[in-house]
Amino acid sequence: MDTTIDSLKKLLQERDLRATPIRLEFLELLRLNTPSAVTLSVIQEACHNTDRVTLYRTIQTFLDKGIIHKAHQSKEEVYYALCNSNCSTKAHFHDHLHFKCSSCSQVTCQHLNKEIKFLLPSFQINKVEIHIEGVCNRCNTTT
Amino acid sequence: MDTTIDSLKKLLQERDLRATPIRLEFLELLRLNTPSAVTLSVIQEACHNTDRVTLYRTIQTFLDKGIIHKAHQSKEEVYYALCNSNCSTKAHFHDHLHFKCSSCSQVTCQHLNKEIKFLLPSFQINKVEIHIEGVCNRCNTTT
DNA sequence: TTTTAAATGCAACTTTGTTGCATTTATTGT
DNA sequence: ACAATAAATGCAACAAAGTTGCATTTAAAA
Repeated sequence: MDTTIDSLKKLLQERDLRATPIRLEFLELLRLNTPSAVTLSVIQEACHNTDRVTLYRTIQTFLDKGIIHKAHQSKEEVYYALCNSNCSTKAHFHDHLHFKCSSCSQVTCQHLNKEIKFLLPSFQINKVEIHIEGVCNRCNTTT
Repeated sequence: MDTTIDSLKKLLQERDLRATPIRLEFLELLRLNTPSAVTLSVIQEACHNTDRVTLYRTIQTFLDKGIIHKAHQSKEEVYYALCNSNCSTKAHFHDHLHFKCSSCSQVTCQHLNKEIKFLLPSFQINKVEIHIEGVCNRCNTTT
């Protein structure tokens, strides 16, 4: 039987990273919040037993290895979320969209299912990141 | 005759801001770089006679008054650019797009002339900011 | 179980941004 | 053109955020 922890361990080991308790706790936090992204301060609070420096290094390692990605929603805090399986040690592939709900204030990663490249005909587009604020579908229908 | 400096002075005075040399130098720098956005470090280098604190306060004032806007291209540096005339002391109106060229590494503000709201049918969209990386039209045609 | 390279924790440091207050200066009214 | 004054600036001290070096601990491989 393949538990959640096992799959996270596998995720790490596939990238030559050791499956330490801190890393597993970190990834489990992000996984539980999917598809929402998590702020650094929430991560720090959840991992308050862990040294600040270790968290910074863990984040940097995970960014480098294509396990998580960063979202700067508007001007304020930095958010982190798990990457999809397209990302690897080599490179990140994110043509996606971060939506911040004005009502529940969650930042969620939305799949970008329509082409956006027509927007700039004479440009060669390699990477797209979109930040949107508004009211998310859940808040929109329940209020 | 209405010089550039005069129009910048007018821009400031319309918003109850004094037309000081520092502010005029700052705005002239951004104006010269239009439609590219300018990094904080470039601003600091260009205004190296000016106190750090004054620059931070100048930026904050201009953001508040709708004179400039901030762009976080990807993960790294903060960029600033002049707002269009839609923005005011009351609010910013930017449904636009920041494009970072992989070749010349300039970040330019591009007008968002097509609707993007169809991308998320069940969401209410209030604010859109898009970050794109690729090769800009100038580099694309000259190489 | 032993070995070892990776991961972590701690202390010190750097970088970046902020606050309070004294000084200077752009603007207004005379 | 000059004086008055509120805004803008500069300086010093501080606070927050992130980094580096190194000693200790630990996951994974032999």
